[in-house]
Amino acid sequence: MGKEIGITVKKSEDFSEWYTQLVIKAELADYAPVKGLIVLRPDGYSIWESLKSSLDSKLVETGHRNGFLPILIPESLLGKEKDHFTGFNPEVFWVTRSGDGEIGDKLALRPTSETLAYTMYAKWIRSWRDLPLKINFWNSALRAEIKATKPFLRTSEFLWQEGHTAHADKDEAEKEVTDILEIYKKTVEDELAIPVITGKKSEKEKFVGAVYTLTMESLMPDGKALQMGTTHFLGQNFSKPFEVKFADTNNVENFVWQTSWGVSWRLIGGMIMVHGDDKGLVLPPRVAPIQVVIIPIYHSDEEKNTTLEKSREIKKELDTRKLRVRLDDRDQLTPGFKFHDWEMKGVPIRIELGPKDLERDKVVFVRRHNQQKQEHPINGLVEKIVMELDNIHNDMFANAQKILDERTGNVETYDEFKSELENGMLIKTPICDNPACEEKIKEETGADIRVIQDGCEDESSKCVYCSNQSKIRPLFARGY
RNA sequence: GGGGUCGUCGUCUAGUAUGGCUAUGAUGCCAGCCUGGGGUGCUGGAGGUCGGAGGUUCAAAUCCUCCCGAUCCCA
Repeated sequence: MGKEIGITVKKSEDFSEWYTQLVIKAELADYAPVKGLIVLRPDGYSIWESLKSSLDSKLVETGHRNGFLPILIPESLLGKEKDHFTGFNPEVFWVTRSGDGEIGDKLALRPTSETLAYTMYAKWIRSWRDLPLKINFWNSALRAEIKATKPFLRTSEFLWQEGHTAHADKDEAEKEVTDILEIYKKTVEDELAIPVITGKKSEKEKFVGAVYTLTMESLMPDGKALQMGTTHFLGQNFSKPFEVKFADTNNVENFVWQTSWGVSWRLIGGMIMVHGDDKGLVLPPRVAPIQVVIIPIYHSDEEKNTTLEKSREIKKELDTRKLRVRLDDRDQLTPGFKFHDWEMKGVPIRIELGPKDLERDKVVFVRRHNQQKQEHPINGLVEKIVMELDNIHNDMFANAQKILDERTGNVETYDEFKSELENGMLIKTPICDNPACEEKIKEETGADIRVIQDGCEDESSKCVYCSNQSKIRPLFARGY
């Protein structure tokens, strides 16, 4: 009895089902009535807000400002950059009617806002003095997912931010995409405790319309790689069709150099997969909606009074330290029930406080991520908690890093490649510069080039597929 | 892109091959008591257009068609 309340499958046995149950049962999100759409519940939204505020302050510090774009884009605009349009067209939702009337130039629900943003940028930019223009937009994007939807990872509408910048020279724009990628990496590592591998996307996998795309990838426990964020160097591919021009210091007219970049709530999906366990969510302390839960334990009315009183005292102290604390004084539930409940929700630290502890001026202190349980004196408890929240974060990151390192390896032959892929490995392997090899590997194994790391040039090996001289040694994996 | 599986109070589920009484049970929920250091026990109560729309039939959760949603496998 009671077993059905929790997650009914093990993470190691049915990963996909485990993930879905966790999202629903930990109350992060729920399915909306339309296919592929989810509703964010307060705990899920709270995590998003934490991420948002952390990233936003970093972007503001580096000279970006926030704006807001409308959600509808006329077809005539979306089609202005040809590759871009062809790439996105299959997954665009179209608005074709208003009331009873047909709309002539039908309207796309933005799959991404380059075309709209740059139409505006063409109006706003006149001279080199208007550059660089660095605007970030927190909004949602819509891409029709016909099959294989998954909360946070693949949904038809998702929350994200999209940054769009315009620069007077190429180098500055290229610096922007590396700088932003570094900010993304830092955010993911510092807030979500997830290690990532950064580098460039292959020609085949780059953003449609970009000159090149930089990416950060992380490893999920099922051996698949998750793209956590991308930055795109657009060159002048958009500034030309959209005529985003400026007069330089010599009063010569030039097209601007542009970048765009984004991270989405997919990061939350990654966080769930990387850290969660059979008991439920395990939240990295900095984004946890509740960081500390206090559970008072009592039998008699008198014990109830004394433990609750002490609990409130501790909560008050933690509150003044700006920690997010919940005192679980729900009277109709037993302590055991509450333990399971908060474990499901992933609260990093649990404090148990009962009569036996009070006698000795102690509490029971439990860490969610490793289930470690210990006693701790009430004296100095607040300092201990503040310190432990950081320790827990570091510990979670180190664990994830260790797994990433252990499961990244080199292979030289196609047979090894296939077997290591089945073992859930991220694989570094040499490949030539013929795009057909990447294509064939994808067809035959489902794996593709996730990221081409800096310094991975390798001209002294044989291409894993065709055995000709290799060019690079990129990282292969199956992806989400 | 191709091929499966599934949908019954909030949740899990019986009933569906062979159509037939008021749709089964548990859990959760509400009220009251009892309890409380790892998913408490008792008593009473509320909760359902059987995913939706058509069709067949004296009669549909059950059979047929279409649609919606979830999910798995293979390019």
